Amino acid sequence: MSDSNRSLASDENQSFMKNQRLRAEDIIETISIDCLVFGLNKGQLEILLVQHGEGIREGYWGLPGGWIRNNEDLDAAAYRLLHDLTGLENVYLEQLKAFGRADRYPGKRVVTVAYYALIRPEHYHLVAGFTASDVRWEILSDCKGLIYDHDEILASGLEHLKNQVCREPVGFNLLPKKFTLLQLQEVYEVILGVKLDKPNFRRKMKKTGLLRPCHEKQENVPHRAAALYSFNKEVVYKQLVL
Amino acid sequence: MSDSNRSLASDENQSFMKNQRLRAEDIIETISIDCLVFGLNKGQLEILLVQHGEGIREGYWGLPGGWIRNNEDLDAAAYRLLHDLTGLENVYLEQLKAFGRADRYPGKRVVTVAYYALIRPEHYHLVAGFTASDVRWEILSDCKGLIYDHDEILASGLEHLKNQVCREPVGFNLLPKKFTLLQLQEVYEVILGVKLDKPNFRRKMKKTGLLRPCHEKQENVPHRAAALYSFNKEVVYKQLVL
DNA sequence: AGGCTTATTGTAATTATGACTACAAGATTT
DNA sequence: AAATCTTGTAGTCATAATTACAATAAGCCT
Repeated sequence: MSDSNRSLASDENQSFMKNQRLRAEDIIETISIDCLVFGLNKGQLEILLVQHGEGIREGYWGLPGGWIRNNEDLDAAAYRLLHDLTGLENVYLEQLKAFGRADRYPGKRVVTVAYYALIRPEHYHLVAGFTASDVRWEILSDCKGLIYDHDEILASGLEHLKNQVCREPVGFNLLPKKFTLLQLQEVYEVILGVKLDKPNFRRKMKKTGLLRPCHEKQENVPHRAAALYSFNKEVVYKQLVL
Repeated sequence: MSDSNRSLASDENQSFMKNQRLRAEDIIETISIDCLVFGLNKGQLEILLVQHGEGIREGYWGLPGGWIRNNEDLDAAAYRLLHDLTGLENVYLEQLKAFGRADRYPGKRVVTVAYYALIRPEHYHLVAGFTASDVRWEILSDCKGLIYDHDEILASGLEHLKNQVCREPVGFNLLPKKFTLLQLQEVYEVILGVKLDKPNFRRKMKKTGLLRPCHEKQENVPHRAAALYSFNKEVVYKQLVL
């Protein structure tokens, strides 16, 4: 972005780019990634936030994100950054969308590509690293005043999540390997923000074939123990009308 | 991308960026836009393509696209480029997703943000302009061998369209203001690639409230004239199961 | 034992769906 | 003018899905 004949795309520029490209660690600082990671804790949706340890937003909280590398696929950059900033590994990330208001980043033009994931917080150990000085889970309703346009990314991701939960079995990511039908129902309720009828929910879920009975029951609960199920990935998901 | 201390984000660099930012016409050449425009002609889906009049892909056909400007919102860039390349105006564009494989563009790192639209071809006059030497509609099934990763963008957009058509009333964009129920059914059939039952389709559509009767009939048709309807934008769209 | 909580099954009215049939309204052909 | 062709539109009906409940089961707790 720095030489003045940029828009000419001259031959020298072209060949310069090619050489530049060989340096794997090079960074463009024009395209960034931000990761919106949803977790479920005590029946509430939470978002994974990091505190910036350097740069123009030092000390402020926002979504984990950073610059893509020159020779790195967009998806790969998302995985790398999420891991380096928060310690999270083996998380399934999906692209949400690109955010590119001209004034979204102060002082220069940056387009960010947002990714999102649903995970179970207790399965992961958070480790702040790279440019992040701290990491924490924040209850969704308290996630306000994030840096840049991260509030907007969050709103967009939540919208997307609500749409997706009825079309793909993403809710299962927020649950333990073995779960009860009520736990599953609560996931749907908290994402969609509605109350569902228990008998009917159970019946619909069973029909999808997504549930594989564990032939086990809850233990140490002060009431009748519920049957445990696990998620059957094999089945093709049919649209779910709740 | 050209100075070697890029990744340091030095102060000089920062302030340089700020000055740079004031030049509205400046271009980054790192982020591009590509527009996937669907049209319907004689019951077939078509895609709007342009022939590159300059650059490394001169003479080849691909989706209309180009560089975003430094001070331009992503959405605005999409509208500008579509207009400048093809002459299309007043088209509703929606972001599809970002495509960012490291090797998707030869010689340098370019991430593209794809937008898509559904329009009625006969409503628009095509004018090749800017970097495009030609524009044309191409039947969907013949859209192969496009430049860069445009085949991939097309496949992704088609997938998205199929999902969207049952959740939002996008099919109406492909029809005239006043249309018959059979025309509407044909839109759904061609997008989804299935045959639908006429009486049942009509019944379901009427229940959505999306149809506003015009109290008019077709004219000059060699058979019983069908009632004409227009699209009622006011109604909240309820999921459509076809 | 009786009460509490949650799990699980059952039922009945209503509505939606899918595959058809039948009829209507024009235009065209005989 | 009648027959016929094409498409539009309405109706039927068996089946399945949805909803809103009621009822029962299985445990823990006091």
